[in-house]
Amino acid sequence: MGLDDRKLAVLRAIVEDYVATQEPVGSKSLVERHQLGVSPATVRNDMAVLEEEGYIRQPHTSAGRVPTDRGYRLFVDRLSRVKPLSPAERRAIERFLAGAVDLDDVVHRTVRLLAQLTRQVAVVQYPSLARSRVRHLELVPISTTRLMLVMIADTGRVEQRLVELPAPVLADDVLDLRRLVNEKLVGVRLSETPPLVQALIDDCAPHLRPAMTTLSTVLLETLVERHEERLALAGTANLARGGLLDFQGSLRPILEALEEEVVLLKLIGEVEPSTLRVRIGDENEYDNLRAASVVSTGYGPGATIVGGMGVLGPTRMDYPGTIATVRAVARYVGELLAQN
Amino acid sequence: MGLDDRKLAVLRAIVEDYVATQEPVGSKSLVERHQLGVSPATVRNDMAVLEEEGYIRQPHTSAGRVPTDRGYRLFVDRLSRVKPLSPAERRAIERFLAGAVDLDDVVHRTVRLLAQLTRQVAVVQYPSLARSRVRHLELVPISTTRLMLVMIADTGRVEQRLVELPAPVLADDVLDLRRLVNEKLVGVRLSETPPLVQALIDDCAPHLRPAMTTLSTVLLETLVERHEERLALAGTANLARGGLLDFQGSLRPILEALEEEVVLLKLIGEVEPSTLRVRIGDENEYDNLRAASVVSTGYGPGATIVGGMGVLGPTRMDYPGTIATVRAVARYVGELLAQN
DNA sequence: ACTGGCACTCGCTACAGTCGAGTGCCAGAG
DNA sequence: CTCTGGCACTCGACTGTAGCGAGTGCCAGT
Repeated sequence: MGLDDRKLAVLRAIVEDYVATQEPVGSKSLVERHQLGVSPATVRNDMAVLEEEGYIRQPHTSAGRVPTDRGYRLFVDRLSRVKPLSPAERRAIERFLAGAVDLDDVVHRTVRLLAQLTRQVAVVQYPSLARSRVRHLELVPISTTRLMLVMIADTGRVEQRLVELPAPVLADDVLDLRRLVNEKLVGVRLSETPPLVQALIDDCAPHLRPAMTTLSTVLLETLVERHEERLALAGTANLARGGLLDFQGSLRPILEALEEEVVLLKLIGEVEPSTLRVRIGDENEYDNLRAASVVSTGYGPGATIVGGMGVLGPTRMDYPGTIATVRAVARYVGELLAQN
Repeated sequence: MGLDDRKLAVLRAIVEDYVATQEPVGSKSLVERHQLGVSPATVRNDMAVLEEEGYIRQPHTSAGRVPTDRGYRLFVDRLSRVKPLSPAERRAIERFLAGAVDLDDVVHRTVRLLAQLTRQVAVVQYPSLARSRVRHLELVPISTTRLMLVMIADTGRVEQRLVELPAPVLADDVLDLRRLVNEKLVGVRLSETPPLVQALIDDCAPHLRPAMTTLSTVLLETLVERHEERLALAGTANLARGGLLDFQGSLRPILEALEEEVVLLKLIGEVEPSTLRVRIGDENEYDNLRAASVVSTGYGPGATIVGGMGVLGPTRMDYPGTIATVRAVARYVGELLAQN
């Protein structure tokens, strides 16, 4: 059965009021606050239909209505009007990001900015290694049997790792090793390096084989397996704002989820082409997050996407505002990255 | 007025029971659970004195007694018996830390381990740069006007930073710059580098002056001013365990404090010679932490201290157990660092 | 198709009464 | 002088009852 325009307007009004007041909203206060042009009784009939269809529900008989996850979903998909950012917000974003000196700094500032603007928990993924290319590999001798491997990606990320060699290696040999790995790997997508790393062992001079074998193991770990992704987090204190009414009383599951990098990566890291994604309550596969919503998007220089960012809050959140903010911040960060 | 041995025993019993049950403890249940050898009435008299002296208090008239911050302090200073770690715990520590591949990994594993063993929030400071020495400086050309500066400290920490040169520089000149900075700075305590960095500009060949001037600015920032300290955090979900009874209802101030790196550094970073420090409730200068206690200590290879670590929990916490764990973990990590 | 009216539901608050853990104090024993 | 048993008292926690009011569903009327 179709929902006519007025019913949709009623749903929209319910969502907006509930988000604003955090209290179940009744038919009378609805017609008072919004210009619906009909009487409370009519609204009640509409509400009955909306409830039957699963968009709203009553916490108790004879209480007002509250949107369900499904209701929020409909609201987000079809009812929310875009909320343009205020000039003050735009300025805040520019000012905040302008002073960044390098990638680490950009990520840190971004995550704090997001948390502050949305007043929610913000998560930013460092530019994904899988999507980066090798810009340079450096081998720094620490002792005769120890090297520091430093990998610099074109996204600005730098990873380092200690290499314990099986036998002492001369300084000149280190230079040879360095030349070799750079020749073969610079410019290559990290995700495509494994076969090339294998080949390195065959290509190199026999007396370097043992060292190169060890080095290649570490290379593989650094480039592909380990640390794969890094995250920055901010604004956890915002979770404790809503007087413990959100998140049905306990922050524990949420805090636990936030400590699981794997979960967070799934949430904000799985980015399709530049779309913004909203996951509401139930829609999160992870059980601990059934009381939360996540707004996430990808970011990167130009059209390419190098990582994800997003915010997490109660299902009862200001979707239009949050969506606008996340989208704007991601675009600014993308522009910033494009400049380098 | 002095507190005789029995009164101290009563205080100890109150603390132990309250920590275990989280409920105000009365005279009757006290004598039942502990072998005090006297009647409830006697205990009541002792309690009256303890209350007068400010070691315990009554939440309401005719409720049991609860330790005050001052009571916990006395308990920690004079009454707690050392709780040796269980063999299982020792094994857990060893196993957990054994697999670490580099400094980052050590810090991450340590902070998780601490959080898990104490079931509280754990904080670990990365080896402080101020206490480290320069092991090596590397300059990686990114383009003709851009260098990546990589600093490796003897504690294993690696910092990197992008340098934007005022004018293009030849590859050979980069090598010269690298030789120069390494000659002058390797082996020097980071906190003592500023005058030497200044001198670098004078020492270098005239045509390198502009580049070296820029480089020296970045060097100073990297070595001394910026990022000075880093932290790792884990176990925030543990805050939400005690059913919101701890922390007088709101986690907000605590979560806020945990986001302020400066505050955390003050808490665990100010380490005196290898002592373990316990701050109970009020004793924290930071207001948001008046409902919390912090157990912290320094760590480092051998007798040197390179950083701090600690845990944060409700004032009502198992002090002996926590202290033992923190101390043990710090020692293990110190040994691990000494091996490198 | 909408509206006004009406009976009904049910959570919230206030109030009274009971219960019991725990206390302070006192007189008496060791 | 110290400890103990006894006793009256306090006060929070819990229970049950009652009234209020926001909000609903339904129905008859326009």
